[in-house]
Amino acid sequence: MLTQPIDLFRILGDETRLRCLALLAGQRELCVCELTHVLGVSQPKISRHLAALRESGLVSDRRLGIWVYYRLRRDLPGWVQRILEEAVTGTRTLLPYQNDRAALKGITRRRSAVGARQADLV
Amino acid sequence: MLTQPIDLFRILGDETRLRCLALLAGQRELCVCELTHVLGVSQPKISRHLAALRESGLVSDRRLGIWVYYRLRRDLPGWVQRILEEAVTGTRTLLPYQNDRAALKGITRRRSAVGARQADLV
DNA sequence: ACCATATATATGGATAGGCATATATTGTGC
DNA sequence: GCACAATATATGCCTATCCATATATATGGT
Repeated sequence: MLTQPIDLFRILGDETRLRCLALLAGQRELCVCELTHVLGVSQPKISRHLAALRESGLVSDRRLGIWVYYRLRRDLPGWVQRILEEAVTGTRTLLPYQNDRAALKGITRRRSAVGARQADLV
Repeated sequence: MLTQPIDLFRILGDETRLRCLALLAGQRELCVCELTHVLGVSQPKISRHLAALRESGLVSDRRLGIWVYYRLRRDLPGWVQRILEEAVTGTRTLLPYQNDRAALKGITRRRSAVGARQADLV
């Protein structure tokens, strides 16, 4: 659990995790395979980092059929929310974050055309 | 130099550095031996972390006689300042940061009685 | 010479990542 | 309904690498 600033900084100090968070901040939720494709990294790697984010309390997950969707928790302490916001806006214009957002657009567009109904069932 | 959020997070993800920054945020400047005594860690350890902070651009140093004084830079990017502020306020009530501030009070009181004039020469 | 500070080197510990594998869910053919 | 395959995700195990720390040494100022 995230109780101390230093725990948050250690979590944010990994580029893969930061890329995941930056994407999640702009979406309701994303499943593991979407993050895997968009970031172009191996599935176990993503899974590991998502597990770390979940254990830190920054994200929550829910299973929907075959997929496990992760989303940013909205009930985070104020100071965590503010630091996350600074982090996300700070990465907007940088690589690889900018490319990630572009890559995600292609995928979500496809998803909304194909499987929007299942994904939106909460 | 600090250009990316992730660089800042990696710097802040060490407790010794965070303790130094938390103390420096409440003072004009502190020398290496003061930080060494207050934090109760070895001098080479402090020196290394201060060097890391200097190289990241978060602090500046100046030599004054035998002592090297470090201070928080005031010309940091806005997002860096805001994250630092959240970090410092977030540590106020926590250990070991709270004890550090108490320990510093004893030392600075002594310094102001003994060598205030040299220390205040800028 | 002495003190404060920095740096070089070695080492232990944490951590990220790859690979293989395990688990879970769904779908398919019988 | 059941065995089986396919897909998505998680996890053990191993290795390499980074990083913090300790020890020893060097530098620089008085």
